Amino acid sequence: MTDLFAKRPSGCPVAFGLDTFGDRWTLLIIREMLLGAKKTYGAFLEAEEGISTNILANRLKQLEADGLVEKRRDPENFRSFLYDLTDKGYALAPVLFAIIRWSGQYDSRSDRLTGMVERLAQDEAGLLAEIEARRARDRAARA
Amino acid sequence: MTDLFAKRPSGCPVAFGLDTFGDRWTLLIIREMLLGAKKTYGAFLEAEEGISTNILANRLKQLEADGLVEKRRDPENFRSFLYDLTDKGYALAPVLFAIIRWSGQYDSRSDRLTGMVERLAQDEAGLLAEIEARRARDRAARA
DNA sequence: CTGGATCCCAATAGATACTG
DNA sequence: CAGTATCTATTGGGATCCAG
Repeated sequence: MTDLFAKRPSGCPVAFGLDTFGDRWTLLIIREMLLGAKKTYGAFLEAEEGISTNILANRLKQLEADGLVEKRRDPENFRSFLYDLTDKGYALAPVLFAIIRWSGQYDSRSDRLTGMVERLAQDEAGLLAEIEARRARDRAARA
Repeated sequence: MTDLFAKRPSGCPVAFGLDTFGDRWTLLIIREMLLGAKKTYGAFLEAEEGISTNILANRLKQLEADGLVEKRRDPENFRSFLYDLTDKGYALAPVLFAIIRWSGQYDSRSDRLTGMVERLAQDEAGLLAEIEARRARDRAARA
């Protein structure tokens, strides 16, 4: 197995963040969980713009190892698993928001296609409340 | 030449951001420019925790292509170049801040080693003013 | 069957040596 | 100083395989 995400001994908080989610796919998975309320391997496969199965498996494992995600059996379907964001994972919401705002300023296509830019501009409080409610529910489900 | 950062036709603002700076090095270069006020190839080589020369060259080229950075001759040293952030580059400050805050919450080492976490917590306004002053100066220098 | 992970191989990123 | 060349390691796509 590759030593993906070997930690640099940097001490810089930017580098620490990048060591955790600084690749092309990890934040897209977090996006699906945090903004899209997706929870299953299959849902991630559909949603991510063409992520490969090996990459998805690898990143989910890494996210678990880093404590951003917890895996548990689906109580409604014992053959399936659920991946929940932990508090540490939900704490990335401001990072996603900052990226979305930046893209909203500089990408002319993306706001029409997703609505997330407007949503964030017009009703950040509502969006945060919605996310916070899910976070509390996930936390209860994991306990 | 590699087709690094080939754009995904995603339409998602998160994906758009990641297409621009979603790798292990780009944001570290931006960090040096934005928070460290570094401007030269040599300064980046020293500051980045061991970035390779080809990677640095590649990323600087890509940043120029994406309009986050502009390259010009150093007026004080005609054999050297200066790399300035554009407004689009400076607009990534909130992304860096969000990452730093997250790391401040979850990395026990990084705040002692850089002081940036405390700086951000205690004097964000001062930090922003400092960055804004540099942005204005860079903009004048490029014009 | 179907969700989840692995294998194989082509494509990319990266480290080091070297150059205009 | 600011890169390119070369060579190795890692990443990622797609098929395959395994467990229930």
